[in-house]
Amino acid sequence: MLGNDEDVVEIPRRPGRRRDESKDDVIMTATRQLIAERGYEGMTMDAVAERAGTGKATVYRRWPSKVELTVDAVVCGRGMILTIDDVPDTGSLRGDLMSLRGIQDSGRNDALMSGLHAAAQSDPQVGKLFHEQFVTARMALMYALLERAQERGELLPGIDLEMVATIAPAMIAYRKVVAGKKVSAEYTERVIEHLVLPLATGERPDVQA
Amino acid sequence: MLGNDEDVVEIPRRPGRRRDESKDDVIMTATRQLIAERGYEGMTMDAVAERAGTGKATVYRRWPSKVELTVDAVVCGRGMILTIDDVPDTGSLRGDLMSLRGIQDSGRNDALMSGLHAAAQSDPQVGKLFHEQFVTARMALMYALLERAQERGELLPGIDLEMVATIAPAMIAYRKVVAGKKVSAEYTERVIEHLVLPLATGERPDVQA
DNA sequence: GGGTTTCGGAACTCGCTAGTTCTGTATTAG
DNA sequence: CTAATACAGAACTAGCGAGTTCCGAAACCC
Repeated sequence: MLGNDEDVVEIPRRPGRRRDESKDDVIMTATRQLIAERGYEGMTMDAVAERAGTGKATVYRRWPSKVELTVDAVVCGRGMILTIDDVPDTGSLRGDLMSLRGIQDSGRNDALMSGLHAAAQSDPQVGKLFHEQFVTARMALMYALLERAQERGELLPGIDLEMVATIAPAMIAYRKVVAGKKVSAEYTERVIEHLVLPLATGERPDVQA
Repeated sequence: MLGNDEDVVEIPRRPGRRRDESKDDVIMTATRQLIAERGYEGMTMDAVAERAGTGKATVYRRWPSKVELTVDAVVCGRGMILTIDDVPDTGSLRGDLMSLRGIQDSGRNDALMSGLHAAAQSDPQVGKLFHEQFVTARMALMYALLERAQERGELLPGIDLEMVATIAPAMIAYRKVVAGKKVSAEYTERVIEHLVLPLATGERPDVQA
């Protein structure tokens, strides 16, 4: 040992005004809002700075480019990637899916996805990120839920798991991104009741006839 | 009657070089290709003129703006809107759907849809058009096919027709636009066999078990 | 205080694209 | 022939957006 000069790098505590860390959040929030409102192409760095109430220099001091800002803004939009461990086992596929109903795609992330989709087309880096966040992750979750149900013996034999796992993300994304309509909890419920459950377990919704 | 000077306007047959009508097609084809390759934002009028082998002035002499060119290029991409009358009654839902398998979204229109979707975000006029061509039209066709099947008595009772009619367009658009993968005839077939038919008629694909 | 860094804000540079205009040539009617 | 139109191609205008730089003020360390 050479005394108290440890491996820990001496933080020289430089002089000068300290960076206001809270601005990071403000800027990222503004970024997410603007992507949601106008899409990636429509989001300008001027607009981000204005909405965040900062100068553009402040933005560029923290993120070197529009792409990197976008990537960070989306990745740090936490609570979006759910895994099987976030969904408590309710004992039935229906219960598991219903508990997801509201959480998946709550409110404002709706528009974010749509706007970000445009970004994915323009920039391959954003595209990769979009795919991980919005495509792979959701498919994987659905797939895991279906496997859990299969272990319970709930599923019909001969199911094409991949296809069935894709239905809900596809129906929701289609309604949102392609058709441009709102995705309500009711809609999601309808997808589960009328499509996923009948296919997976054979349960059919109540028919009064 | 006042003689041969009818209501038909005398075509004064003006002097000067005649407009080469064949250029219209060349320009529209170039437009469609470029939208498919680069999306609406990525398509430039310079690129259209260059690929069409014309000057920009020639393009602007025929279409006053990028938006109008795009609209025309997409609308005149004929053979895209299929109605129930284009699908001969094969006697079964499976047969009707299978006969659509290859036709729907053949080859190059794949990329066009994807590129045009971006345009729909930017310009409301293009958006409306996109919706008519790619959303409403396809849903309506599927819906009509299902109704035909219902009249045959093929369908299970208590079916949510709207949901089922949406599945195929949603799965295809999702794979194409969101996931960014190719939509092969095999994939479409899988959607029909494993999702649409089981839901609509209860037919399940062969299981060797 | 003096040196240093951050701040918001504004004024820039630079490249790209929609749309226009010009240039020289070809085509057509009278 | 002449006048009018269309053509390919290039030069041009005008606006917008990413990224940079400079300003005066504020905050921080010594």
